[in-house]
Amino acid sequence: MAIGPSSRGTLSRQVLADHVYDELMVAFMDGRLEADEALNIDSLARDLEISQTPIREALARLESTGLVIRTALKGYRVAPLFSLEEVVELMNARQLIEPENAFLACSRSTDALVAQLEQTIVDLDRSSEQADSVATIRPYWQADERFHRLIAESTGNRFLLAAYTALGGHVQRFRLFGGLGVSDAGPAIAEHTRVLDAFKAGDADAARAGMDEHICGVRTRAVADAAGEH
Amino acid sequence: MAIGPSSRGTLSRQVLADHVYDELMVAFMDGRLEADEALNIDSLARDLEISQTPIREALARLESTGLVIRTALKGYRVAPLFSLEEVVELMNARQLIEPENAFLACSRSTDALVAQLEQTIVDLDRSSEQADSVATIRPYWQADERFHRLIAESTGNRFLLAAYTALGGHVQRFRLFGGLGVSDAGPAIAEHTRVLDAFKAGDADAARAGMDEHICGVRTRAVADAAGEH
DNA sequence: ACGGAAAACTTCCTATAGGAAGAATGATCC
DNA sequence: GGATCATTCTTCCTATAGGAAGTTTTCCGT
Repeated sequence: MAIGPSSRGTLSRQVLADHVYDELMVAFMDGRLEADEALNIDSLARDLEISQTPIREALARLESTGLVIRTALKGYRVAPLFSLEEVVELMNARQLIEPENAFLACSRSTDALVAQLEQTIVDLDRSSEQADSVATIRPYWQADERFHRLIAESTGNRFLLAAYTALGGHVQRFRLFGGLGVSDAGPAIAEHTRVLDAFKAGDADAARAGMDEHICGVRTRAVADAAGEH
Repeated sequence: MAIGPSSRGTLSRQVLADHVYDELMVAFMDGRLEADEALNIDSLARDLEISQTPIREALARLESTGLVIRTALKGYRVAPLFSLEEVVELMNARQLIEPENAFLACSRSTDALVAQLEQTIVDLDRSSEQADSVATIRPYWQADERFHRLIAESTGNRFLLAAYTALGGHVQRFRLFGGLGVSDAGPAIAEHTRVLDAFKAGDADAARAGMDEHICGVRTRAVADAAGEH
């Protein structure tokens, strides 16, 4: 399991549950938690050296992200592996929402947003070169997530952001337990750049189309990846 | 606040937090909780005659529905009133997702689904006649919610359902704290029926169009309602 | 009387210990 | 060897106690 004690030495006037939430998130990203693994409240409390209450709260919140599954009277587990079917479903769902997000965000884009998006692509590029294991791939996924989330946050519609967030957790799960390592980096960077170019040009329709192609690309590569594996 | 002790006499081998969750939901629907009201963990525990732990867990889960807001170190509150701006945003978000849900659900519809949808419209009709106060309007909202949720559940895409769920809580909040009482019933029933007719005919495009019109209608009436109030 | 400081109170958050119920495991007895 | 029962483990829930921060009330000095 490998969840170490939390290093909350300083200024711990922060809610402990938030800390646990972050800690678990990092553990997910670093691949220290396997799919379907049981998440024992007692063990976690022991490992993190805090009481059960904040653990329960963090897990309850994590459940709505899809990374964690709760069975009544049985406890929490890490979400299971992604099936190919699920990957397709997830991409279909993203394809409904994210192109429109890109359209809206581009329609009301600012220089600051363009700069931020550009930064995520730089990060994506840099981290793709350095990623060579499950542990070092985290910055790559973070940059990817940040790109999509920035766009969702810039739609000016908090409910579209909520809808994206509902999918975002599952996207994380896909990244972790579904497939596509850094092998995806080349095409993904190109596709992100295409979207960014549309933002720079202020062409909202092109932004939508670019995002659509990107999601299509991810799906295609994921399916191909799964087909080439068996 | 008016949350009575939970009547869990029998077979209480059920997770207590689920019970609290349901109890709070019903309290919402019955209008026993006002917008922005503080949700005191201690008080709730006293009123429901259980300890704090299941309360915390239920509230943590409710937070992801948008009906409850948590501020770190301050506690939980009932979500605030809907502003007109938010209503428009919510409807725009629904308009992106729900027509497509209708299209997909219609494409793979069954007789059973049609029957269930028809039942929700019957319920909607019946409860709209009987609803005369905030307390008796609950069945009306339930029938409305059930119609939309049934469709989301029948898309065959669990992530679209997740996205709908992310919005669904806010739709509840809109119903409660945004506006449109049973005055909405006439047009709403007609629009739901239109969608149902498309399902009966197996015309997925018409189902999508019908749902699109329905959401448009809700938005238009909500905006008109708000304009006529000041 | 009034402003400000101290005390009391409330509320959230944390911690710890333990009980009840179900599941899994192993031991005993036929 | 197989079935039954006891033990152990896990998990949920309860109870309680206390710390920290904010808020209200009270009280004192000017």
